[in-house]
Formats: sequence, C-alpha cells, structure tokens
Amino acid sequence: MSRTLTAELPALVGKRVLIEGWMHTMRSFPDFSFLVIRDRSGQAQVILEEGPELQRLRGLQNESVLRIEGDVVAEERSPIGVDVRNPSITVLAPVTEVGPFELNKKVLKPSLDVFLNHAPYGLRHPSKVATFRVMSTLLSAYREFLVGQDFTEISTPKIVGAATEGGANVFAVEYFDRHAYLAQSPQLYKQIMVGVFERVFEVGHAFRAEEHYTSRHLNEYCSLDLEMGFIRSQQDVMDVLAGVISAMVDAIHERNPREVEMLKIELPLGHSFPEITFRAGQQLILDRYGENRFHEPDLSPQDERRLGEWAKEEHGSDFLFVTHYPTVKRPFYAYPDPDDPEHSETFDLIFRGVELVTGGRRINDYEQLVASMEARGVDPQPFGGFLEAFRYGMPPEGGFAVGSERFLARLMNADNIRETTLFPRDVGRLTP
RNA sequence: GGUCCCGUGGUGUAGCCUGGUUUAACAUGCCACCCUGUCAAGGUGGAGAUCGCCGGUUCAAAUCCGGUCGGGACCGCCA
Repeated sequence: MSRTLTAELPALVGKRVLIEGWMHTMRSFPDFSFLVIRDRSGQAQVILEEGPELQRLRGLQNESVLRIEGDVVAEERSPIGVDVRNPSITVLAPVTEVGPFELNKKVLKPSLDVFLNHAPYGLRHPSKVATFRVMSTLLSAYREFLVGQDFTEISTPKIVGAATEGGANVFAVEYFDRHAYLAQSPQLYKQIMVGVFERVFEVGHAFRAEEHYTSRHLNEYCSLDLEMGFIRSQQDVMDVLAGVISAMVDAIHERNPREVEMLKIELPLGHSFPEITFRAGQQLILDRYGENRFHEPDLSPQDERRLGEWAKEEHGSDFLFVTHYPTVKRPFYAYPDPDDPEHSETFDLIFRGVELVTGGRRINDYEQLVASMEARGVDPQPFGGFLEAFRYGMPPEGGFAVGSERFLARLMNADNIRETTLFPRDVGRLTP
C-alpha cells in the first residue's frame, strides 16, 4: 500500500489507507486514545482502542516516527472531519528520550538561545515550519519573476582572492598555500556577468566578519542579488526592484494563506514605493523632529525608522526609497550624479523602518572606474578580472541586493533576524 | 569596539530592591492513577533545581558586593 498524506484523508472516507509521520501528541482516555500524527501536509488523529497496538507505543515519546494503516472514518468531532480507526502500527523510528521543549503547543516557549541550541529539533514546530515555507516562497517568487523578465540566474564563487570593496571585514580562509576570503557579496562578479547576459540575478550567501551585536545582522546571510545593463538611470533598477518585491509579497498571499494566518503576517499588499532623496530625508527629520542631521553622511537606524513612519503616514506605504546618498559613503563603483557629484545614483529601500535593499547605478566607464578606485585609495591591481569586463565595453548598468532573512523578519514582525534564519551564524554561534 | 539589562527543576517564569517561617513558588513537560471525543483536554498524586561559576561581606546569601562565563537590547556598521 502506498503512502497517503494526512491532508488527503478527508477525501478518502471509507478507504483503508497508510499514513506515515511523527507522533505529535497523544491524549489518553480509559478505553481509547487520540494519537495525532504529523506529516509534511498537516496532522490527523488516529483512534487507538485498548489492545496490542496501543501497547506497541508504550514507552515511546513524541516525535517517534510511525507508519499506520487504518480506516478513514467520517467524524464531525474531529478537527479535520475524519478519524483513522482500527490502526495497525509499525514503529519506523522509536524515540524514548523526552525532547528539550514542547513542540505540540501553539506557541514555542523556549528563549531564542535555547531554541537555536536545539534547532534540529525545534524547527519541527509548526510555526517554524510555516516560517520557512514562507521563506521558500520568497526565494521561488524572486526567481520566477526575474526569469519572466528575461534575467539569467548565475552562481558566483564564494571563495575569492580579494576583498570585494577593499574593506577589512572579511573572513580569511586558508586556500592551499595561499590566503583567500569568503565573499562579502557577489557584487563584482554579477557586474562582470552583465557583460555576458545583460540581466542577471543570484540567490547566494554573503559573509561579513563584522562584530555586530544587533537583532538585524548575521555574519552569513542569503542575499538576493540582481544586476542589469542598458539602463537609463537608477530608476530602471528601482522599477525592477519594486516589481519583484511586489511579486514576492503576492506569491505569499496566494500560496501561503495558512502560514500567513498562523504567523499573523500582515502583508504589504498593493503598496506604492514612494521616493525621497537623502537630502530631503534629512530636511524632513529637521522639520518633524527638530534634529539637524545635515552634517551626517548617512542615515542612522533611528532616522530610517522615522522616515519609514513618515512614508506610512504620508503615503500609506510600508516601503520608502531613499535616493542619492553622499558619494563618499558609497563604494568605488557607485555612479556619481553628473549634476551633483557629491551625491550618487544609489538608493536604499526601507521596509518597515529597516534597510532592506541597497542598490544603484554603477560606473560603467573604465577610465572613470579606475579613477574612482584610486581616489579612494583602492589598489586596482587585485581587481584585474573585474576591470577587464569594463575595458571591453560595459553598458550603463546597475543593480541591488535584498537581505532575504531581513525581509522575512520584517514581514512577520519578528523580534530578531535569527528567528527567520534556519541556522544563524553570529559572533557567538557556529553550531548547530 | 561602546552603553545598558538578564542568568532560579527539561522549558518558561515568580521570589532578589527591603538578607533569616522558603522543606525555593507557579505554569508546562515527564511518571502513576482517575476520567467514553479530546483537539493548548481535564482531575489527583509523584519525581525533578545545592538558584551559571568563583570569591567576598555577614551569625546567616537565590537575595548584598567584586570578578568571571553565558545570553539579550541599543549604538557603530550594514542587507
């Protein structure tokens, strides 16, 4: 007999079926017990009468893996409208050890630290399953939308010979008889690939050796990157970003209604993507909060929260593009606004008060690119491969990077980005 | 790297300020028994913690002080 998923049972009343899954919980009465089986599709309850089948479960704890053959019986009192009766049980994987915390309660109780220490066990909780199903949808929808826009998916190396932006915050790794680094971002490679495919995207991990102790940073995160050529301005990039973000949100709405309800996700459906320049943003903070931020070359987290509130109030949007950041605060490849070289064609997308995306137009002229590197004291020597792409003709181009864990964290209003990361890597955590 | 907060049975908390009636409390989980439809099942009972660790103050420390280890929040930095 082949396996039936629990979600299919309501359509199989009167049939004898075989289900397999984990013992989620068991509630006992004098003459019978309710055994709840959990599989990837949901849960079903099995009615166990007193007898050898119940005896077979003696001493077994929750999470034991069972195969159960039984009759599907219509039952109004059952949560899914049917029960499985007259079961014949095979224990596929017995568990005799009690788990570190409860998986069969509606809310997960352990603190984040305890949870993460037992992630292989804890991730089975229905709320975590739902969380990472939504993540899966985010990634799928990102890919599907961009493929539909004629983008090509690429996969670039994560072991690199030079730090992407000449920064210090890279992890060094031994590479045979040399030193190498873990890529901080696919930035340079995706730009190179614009010369090949025009439009590329990548779903890959980025590594940052920064010792940040915050609820929104990881030392390894999954970056949703994109780069595209033949643009007129950064606006073209921003338009694609708004499109793909909307598509991702729509996909969750369509594909994960159960998860949205369970996690109480408030989706930013039908939102606009208002824009404000960096300067205007600072002016706004002066006007609304009386704080003069004009001497600052960047926005603080508090500034971003305040601008996010403004966007919500004035434009009814959870999103806000902040554009034209000071050129000095941006990397060497950022494209200075020809009319105002102190500011660059770069943007951040703020989502619910947090930086979700950074992007912009890049310098595509070879001479200008080398000059920009030298002006910042970046030695062009290690970037030979990168520069080669520009020596042989690079169209006007730009792109962005979305932090996937951060997106999901803001979507479901998580307190900490580690809640939306399967196995987070931070300063103190390398296992599991 | 800076500032601030928290470590009490497996898990989550109360107790700490104002040291001593505390055999360290409650919920949940576990074990046993009771209960004919539970669905965060219910009831009764039981086991389970030398209060992160080290030192100090004191007649007396979970409680006060110092150090240390672990965790968290915010800032810097970023996605």
